[in-house]
Amino acid sequence: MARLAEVSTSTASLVFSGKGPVADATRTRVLAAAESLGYGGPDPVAASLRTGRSGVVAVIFDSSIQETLHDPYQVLVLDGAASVFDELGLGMLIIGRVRDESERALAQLSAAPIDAAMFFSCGQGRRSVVDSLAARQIPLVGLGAPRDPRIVQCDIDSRVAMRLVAEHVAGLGHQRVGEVTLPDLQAPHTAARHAALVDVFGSDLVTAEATLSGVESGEQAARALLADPVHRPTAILAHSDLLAVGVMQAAESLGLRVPEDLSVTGFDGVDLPWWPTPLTTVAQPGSDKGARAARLVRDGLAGEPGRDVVLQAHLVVGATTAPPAV
Amino acid sequence: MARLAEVSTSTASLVFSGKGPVADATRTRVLAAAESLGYGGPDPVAASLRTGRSGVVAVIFDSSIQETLHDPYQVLVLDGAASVFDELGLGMLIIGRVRDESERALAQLSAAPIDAAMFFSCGQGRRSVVDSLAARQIPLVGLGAPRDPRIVQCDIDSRVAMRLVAEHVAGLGHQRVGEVTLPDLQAPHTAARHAALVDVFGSDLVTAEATLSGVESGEQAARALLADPVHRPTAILAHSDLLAVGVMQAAESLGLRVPEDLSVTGFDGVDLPWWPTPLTTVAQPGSDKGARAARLVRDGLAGEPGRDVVLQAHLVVGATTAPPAV
DNA sequence: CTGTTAGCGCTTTCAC
DNA sequence: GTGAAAGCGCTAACAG
Repeated sequence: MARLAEVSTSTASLVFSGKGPVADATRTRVLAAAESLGYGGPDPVAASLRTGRSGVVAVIFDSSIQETLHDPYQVLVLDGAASVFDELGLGMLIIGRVRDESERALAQLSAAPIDAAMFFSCGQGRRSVVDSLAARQIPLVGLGAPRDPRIVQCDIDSRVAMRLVAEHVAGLGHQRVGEVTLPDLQAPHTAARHAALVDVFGSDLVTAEATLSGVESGEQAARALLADPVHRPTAILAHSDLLAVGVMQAAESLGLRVPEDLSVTGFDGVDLPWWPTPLTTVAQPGSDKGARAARLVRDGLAGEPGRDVVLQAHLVVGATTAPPAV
Repeated sequence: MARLAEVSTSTASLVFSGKGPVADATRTRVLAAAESLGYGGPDPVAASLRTGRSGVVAVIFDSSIQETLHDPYQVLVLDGAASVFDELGLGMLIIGRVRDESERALAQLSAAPIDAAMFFSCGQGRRSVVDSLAARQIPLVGLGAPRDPRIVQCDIDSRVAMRLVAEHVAGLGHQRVGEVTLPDLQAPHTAARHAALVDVFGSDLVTAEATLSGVESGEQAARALLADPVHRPTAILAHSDLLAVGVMQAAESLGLRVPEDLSVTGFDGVDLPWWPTPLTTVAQPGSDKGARAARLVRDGLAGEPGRDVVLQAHLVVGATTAPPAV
């Protein structure tokens, strides 16, 4: 034990934590001894065992990092959370592919030294993962999913938000509309957004499910929607901005102009500096969402109950929507 | 202690770890007791203290998550690393903003329960961070930076790689060329790529430093380079694909055609599904780089020395380079 | 196959 | 202002 070199362990502990009153002379002596022994401060694991805190929060992804962080919106949210965790001195432990490899993820999660967990991605997820975490009696926060009474949520109301664009598009006179959803129609977000469109367009709605939130994926889904020239929709509403870009590319490759021949809308309101046309979309406060969720984690850690947070989204009208051609 | 409920602690430990031989009857009994007590398996922190392993690897970013993961190339590398860590059952603890807030990052790092660390972003970084980690005697792996004898590296030879594009451009007949670098000219990568261009173009090279690896940032830097119509370069070589897109946007807004009036090249070779023109660039194996780096971590953890890995990059000729107009 | 024992390295009362 | 002692919950020898 590095401390025996000079003084008692308790004194050394006080020196490193800066908590108790220590004579300057002693402090110097301890530091010098540590230096010469190559001792780099208290062992975090041992400290954690004693204090019951590891200073680590699990951040859980449904899919791979690549798939999740391909979308700038997710990066924005993650960054918002990271800023707050940084301030709080909490580290983020990334746990990915929870959907695909539930076994492995479960093992990983139960072996992880964490004080709380944040469900970052959108799926409804495996029940077992939530159960396992809940058994640890640690604060659980989600960004709208998975829905579970043991998880405190921070999210927009997706149904209300999607309705904003839906009504904008309906107000322009569109009736035959297409929808490009994110993967997993069961996921709360996707289901809610879909429901909003059904509310507004009823049975005139045609739906295509994308395989992920990416441009290529949106293009592919849009092709399916636009395949039949007779019943072609006059507007396509995508569940993410990236998907919307894909839709516009599909339109272009079919010789359709946006917005003259086809109106297109996105969701999220991210910066697309490489895209020439301002997109009509619903902007949600990504960074804020991450930050607020992180504060819910903090509150949970402090023993405060923590209530669901509902954020506001708003319609952004760009240049990709117009009345339908007659 | 949950275990006292039925049997001895050691037997319970064997049940949960699946290591030793346990009678089926006993196993069942232990599991049942755990169930009824709401015991969710061994405490990871206590187990770590005993075994000396936490199963966590620190992944260190120079800047914010937002800034770093804005670039799809970085996401790709991170995903490559994540796949391997997943397989190994290791978690990734993200430590960001090491450049800006060295104090905080240092505190965070020394309090983090980690078995190894991977320097993910490119800067040369603060010496103190490396020192602090090195004092813990854990394996240290980098993706080319920071350069330090205690860090095992996995990277391409940036100078050789950049020379590939440089010679391609020089071979087309360009002489007055501009360069848009990533932030921080001191960073090993940036310095090496710059050196390659100096090798090839000498004093005909004009350099602009971008503020980060993004489209807007590339556009801004390119504007500076293209401002003077008389000494305007006929080609601009960017240090990342995203910067190259920004350069092309600057060119377009100035009424210059690519590649007729201006040749443009990138670096990394990422997918740009939203960009219409195939970019001339240097492709580096991003996912593989992350994966190989992760394996270096594994080797270090296994006590094997570990030697630097040098990966190969290759030239990809797209449609953004052509001989200069006379 | 199962129980006993001895720490892992630290923080935290509590005396002095 | 400093030291002694207890114990966080677990795993790994070793004995039975």
